[in-house]
Amino acid sequence: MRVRRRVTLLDVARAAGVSRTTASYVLNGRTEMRISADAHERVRRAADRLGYRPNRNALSLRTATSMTFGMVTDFVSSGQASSQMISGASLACLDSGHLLLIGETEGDPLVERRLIEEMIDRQVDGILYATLVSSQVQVPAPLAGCRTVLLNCRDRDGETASVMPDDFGGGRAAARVLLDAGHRDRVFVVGEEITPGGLSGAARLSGVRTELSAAGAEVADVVACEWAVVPAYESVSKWLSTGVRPTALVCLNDRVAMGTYQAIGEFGLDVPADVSVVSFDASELAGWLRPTLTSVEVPYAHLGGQAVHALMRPEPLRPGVRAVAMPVRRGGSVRPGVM
Amino acid sequence: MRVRRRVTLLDVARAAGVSRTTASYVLNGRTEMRISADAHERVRRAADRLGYRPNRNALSLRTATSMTFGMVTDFVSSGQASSQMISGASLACLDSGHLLLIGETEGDPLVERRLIEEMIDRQVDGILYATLVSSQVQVPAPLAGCRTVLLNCRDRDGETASVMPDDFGGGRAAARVLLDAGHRDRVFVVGEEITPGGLSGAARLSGVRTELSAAGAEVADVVACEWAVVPAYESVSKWLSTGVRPTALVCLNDRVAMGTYQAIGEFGLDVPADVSVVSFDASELAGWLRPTLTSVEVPYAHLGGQAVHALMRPEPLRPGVRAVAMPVRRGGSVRPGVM
DNA sequence: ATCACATGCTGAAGCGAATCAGCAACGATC
DNA sequence: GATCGTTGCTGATTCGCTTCAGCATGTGAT
Repeated sequence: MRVRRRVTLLDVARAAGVSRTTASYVLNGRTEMRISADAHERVRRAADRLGYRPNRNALSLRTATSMTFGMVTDFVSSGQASSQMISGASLACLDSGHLLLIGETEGDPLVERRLIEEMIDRQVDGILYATLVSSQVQVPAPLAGCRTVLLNCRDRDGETASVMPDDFGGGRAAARVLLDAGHRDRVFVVGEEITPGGLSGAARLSGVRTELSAAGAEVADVVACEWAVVPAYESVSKWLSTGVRPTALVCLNDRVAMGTYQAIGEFGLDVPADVSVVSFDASELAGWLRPTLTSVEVPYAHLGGQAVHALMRPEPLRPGVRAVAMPVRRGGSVRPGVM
Repeated sequence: MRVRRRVTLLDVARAAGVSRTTASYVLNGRTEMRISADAHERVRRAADRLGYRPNRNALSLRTATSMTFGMVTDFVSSGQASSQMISGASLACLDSGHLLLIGETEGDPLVERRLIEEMIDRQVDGILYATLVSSQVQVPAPLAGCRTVLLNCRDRDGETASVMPDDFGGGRAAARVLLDAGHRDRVFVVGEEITPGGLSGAARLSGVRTELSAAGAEVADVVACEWAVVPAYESVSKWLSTGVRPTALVCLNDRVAMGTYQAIGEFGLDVPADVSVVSFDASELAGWLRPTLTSVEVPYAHLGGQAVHALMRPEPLRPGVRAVAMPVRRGGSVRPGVM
């Protein structure tokens, strides 16, 4: 069987007995051009019958717009963050007929450069530059002159539009949960980063401190550890073996909370009877643990969606960070409130 | 500042003092056209100096190829599978200068249809049709006539090229691990699906059975439960409370294994001293649990890469399933082998 | 001097669409 | 009956690129 050529506008025009121009006007709903109802009808029918679909690349050549956005990420496969951002971005594109080009750099600046150039070569209408962990970045040179939104990151001078989670607000929310449950003393924070990789840890901690001190309480101490299950388990075990007995713990993410659970369990302490635990991320993990975790969600999908919406708006992007609220997801890890 | 127009081939040609044709031949390395070394040099310099980059969409118009693949998935945000497939596909695209368009359907056939059409409108050179859970699918109508590779799924008649994990082989590998550790009796399987959503469960179970019977052993019984932590915990708890005492468990995925761990722990049994556990997925979870899980990996990234490579090859796609091996990832959940 | 051939380039067409400018045909107006 | 305005279209150009066909010029053979 011969490969059948795609149906073009000319085919439709011929089938309808009109010129390409007329067909174009009809199919684009350009009413200012006075086309008879009859011609209108004939073109529509022909397009339908032939299954006409416009060639977006040809269109892009004329209109200098491709209805396509690019998304560059350092890591997509690790964890939920990237994939949820992709998901949110992809879904936000859908309504408006945009599509999303994606590229994973694995943190390699050369790959990053190549991907961005390839995207610009395809005339993308804008680029999402995303990082797995919330961080401060140097906007890559090839992005200069390209409509760009930073996603889960920001640049040093705040010159580029950026969408980030409000970790500070999230920290305050976490502290509020504990305060509402009557916790005022022996509230500890677990997960201060040894080698800070991102911005979220410090912001969350700062939020917790702010909210507690506004209520006249304070963070009793901070336990440092990597944001991973095993290191958290080890750090908390060691720490508990010094005899400290917390009544409430703020774990700076869910993996830290999981390690903390394991350590707490081994010391015969019960969550939430002996220790309340609040965490961040509200990942699947939060639902798997027993009791389920009360965790402050990072709305990654929403971030992705917001970033795409920013790209889609006609006006110029306004510089600076747009902070997205982090809602508290209630689990069973905080003792019931004291009235 | 005026928006500066992109540099076109004509700009380069003018700067080099040659025709567009000559510039094109030089930049595309078309040696059969006899260009003097001098002109060659001038064009190269001009292109470099002006920072020329070809407009891929214009190019696609001429060559009917876009150096872009599409990837349609039902769910990208849930779990690691999709994101790893995306990652593998994206990376495989990189070397050859391809880029990946992605779209998430959320299982909606209408959205699926729209996404596929949008991709075809952008002249993609091929489409990856992926599903989160390994399953049998009906290839969507708009894909007819489009170079398509099914990813983590297959069609009923095997008429479409497909890349899938070798779950049967994985099942055999899991059983082999237990056999090598001397397990022959009281080997149970946990996670037979109540409402089978995918193909992998049955294939894994069948692999386990095959390998065991080849060694003269057999599966003592199968515990049914959903593939999620809490249901697995509940099912295994109930099951253990009937007094059964397994010596080895094959959990059909890591989340089932996690729930199983919780149940086992509550019954005072030790992994691996009392019970060996082997699982599937080799997700992050496998490393978080204590002891770490021995788990048969589903090489999602590799699947994605393979699928892209299939799309890239010049020859026609050959129908049928390409099964990708699932390697065993050793953890500490299986008792040391008995010689 | 003529022809053949290689060398080194260029002009123009065409890919599929949008869109500006123009142009017949027709009725109404003065 | 000449002018005007409206209606309903179409031709030609353009976007950036590839590529076929052709065309000067120089060189060696006859």
